[in-house]
Amino acid sequence: MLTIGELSRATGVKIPTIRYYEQMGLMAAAERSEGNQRRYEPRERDRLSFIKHARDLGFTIEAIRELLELSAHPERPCADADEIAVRQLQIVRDKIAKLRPLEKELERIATRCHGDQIRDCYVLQSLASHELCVSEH
Amino acid sequence: MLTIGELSRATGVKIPTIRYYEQMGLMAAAERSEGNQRRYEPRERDRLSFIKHARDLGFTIEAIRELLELSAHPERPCADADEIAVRQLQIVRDKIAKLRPLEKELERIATRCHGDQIRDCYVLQSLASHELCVSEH
DNA sequence: ATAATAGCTATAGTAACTGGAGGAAAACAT
DNA sequence: ATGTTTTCCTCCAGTTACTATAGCTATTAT
Repeated sequence: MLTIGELSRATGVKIPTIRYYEQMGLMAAAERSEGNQRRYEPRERDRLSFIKHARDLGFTIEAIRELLELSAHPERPCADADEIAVRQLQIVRDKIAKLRPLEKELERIATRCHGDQIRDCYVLQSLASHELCVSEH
Repeated sequence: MLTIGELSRATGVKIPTIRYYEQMGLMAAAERSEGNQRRYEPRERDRLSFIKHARDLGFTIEAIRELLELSAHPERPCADADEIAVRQLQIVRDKIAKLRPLEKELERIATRCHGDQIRDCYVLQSLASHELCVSEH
């Protein structure tokens, strides 16, 4: 049996976050010690590790809830799980696709200012209109 | 003089967002019509466009507040504005740098599952441990 | 004059935590 | 057994940048 602090160190999930996951129903309400402190079984640590790994990959709590639900039914087809992963991949790709033009634009803005005074500042001029932009955003 | 709806259409900023910016002090409290409705001058539209452009580039409200503050002092050096832009560039680059390994990991996870049943699902197995991961995250 | 459209305030909700206050339990040292 | 330190408890508020709703009023068009 693990205390919440041990569970936290074992998984890298902060203690208030563990309690938050319990509140959200991602983790079952933990067993309690005589003095009302949470105690965890190794399988609950595995579950939390799963959640952490998925969160690190950007899956939402909702998506993780679905994945956990699915994993409770070993005999079902895994098409749903695949779809959730594909969707998440798309989300990450979309984010990258949005950030890249921002990076380009900011590179231009941040590296081209050689003015001395705010009045000539390329950064502020760039933000004031889209005329200097290399792409839409 | 523009109504809030006209200002919204002119800048692409939604009406509740404009009011939110006023509340946050990014926009000055607008003049009012007899019937207490907000009325805007063209220069307030320019200011809002600036804010919008900066938000689209991912600058935080706080950063934008600083930039606006700076632009009110044309004679000052523009080093501060440059620094804010450089910082934002770094933030965007960091985000991309974090997302790329996620993309790789998700590609692997999402494209390699050929199981039929949840019990063999590569997606779920990948999330259950880090053993299959190609990189740390 | 009436109807349609647009605007007002105030409040609450979103996602996923994070932090603090005030107090109780557990672990360790003497 | 007692004291101290560490860990834990619950509850509540704050974070970011909006977005939505309810109930009401102003403006515009017919």
